[in-house]
Amino acid sequence: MPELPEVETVMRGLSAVLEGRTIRAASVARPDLRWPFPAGLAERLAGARVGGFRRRGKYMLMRLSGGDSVLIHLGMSGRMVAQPMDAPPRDAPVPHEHMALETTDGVRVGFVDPRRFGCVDLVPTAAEDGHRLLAGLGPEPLEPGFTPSVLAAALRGRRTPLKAALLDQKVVAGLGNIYVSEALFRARLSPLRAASSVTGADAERLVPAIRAVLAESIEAGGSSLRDYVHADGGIGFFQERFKVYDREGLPCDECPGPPGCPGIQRVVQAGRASFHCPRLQR
DNA sequence: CATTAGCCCTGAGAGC
DNA sequence: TGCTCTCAGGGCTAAT
Repeated sequence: MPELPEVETVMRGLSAVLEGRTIRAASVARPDLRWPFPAGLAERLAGARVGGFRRRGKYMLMRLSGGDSVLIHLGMSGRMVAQPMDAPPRDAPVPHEHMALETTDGVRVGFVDPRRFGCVDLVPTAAEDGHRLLAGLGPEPLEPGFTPSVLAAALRGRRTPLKAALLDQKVVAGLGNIYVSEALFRARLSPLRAASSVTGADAERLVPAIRAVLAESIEAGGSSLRDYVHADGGIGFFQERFKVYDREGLPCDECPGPPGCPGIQRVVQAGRASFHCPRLQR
């Protein structure tokens, strides 16, 4: 589900209610999600003070006093639900809530993930980037190290379609199916192109397009389609600004007319839907 | 090494 | 209304 802007937004929401607070208690409701929960997770959380948060690609890291960081991935359907503990009591357990913690100042945060594609792990804070799930990630698209030449180098020699290459977290960290389509539209590049053909001026357009679409989405609170909500239950609004994603057959609003846009096309690449304007994107 | 297919799950929506 | 089918924002692993 969540791509970089959604993870960033959730993380900011968690930071607001957890940073500097002390965890009074934690509970784990099942042994595993994608992988087993780390041994002693609830015990390691209990009593710890929450330091800062950090995002790496689609992963969140919550630093604890004591030297551990909690690594969280929301998978496709994961959400973090923060509520005051004096909220009206529920008459039934929250469905698919697999983990929860409570702070000493009365906030309860649950990790809810129906599809269970998410994961939670512990990693020493001093060695976060060495974790097996983070070690291979490509550059952060919103940081200065993500430059046209870095991107072109990552795409060099790859005969796979550009769309599939940008979904590869080793090329750039944090893009998913929505934002790849949207960034390619902004850069006027076809998702069908060979990745290796993106050099020079194409890469010079693609990097700022990726940056802009991610930054604008964060600004809008992310995109709320099926499952995604903020930690406080609020929703994002960037879906209202999609130019191509899930708009098959509709005209794009940037083709010059008349006659205007021939219609946004949906194609399946590597098992995932891609959306593009065949006239503007080459 | 690069690339693809299969798979892990549940739920929402479409079509009948 | 209720059934069945398809698809969904991800990413690992095994096979090619």
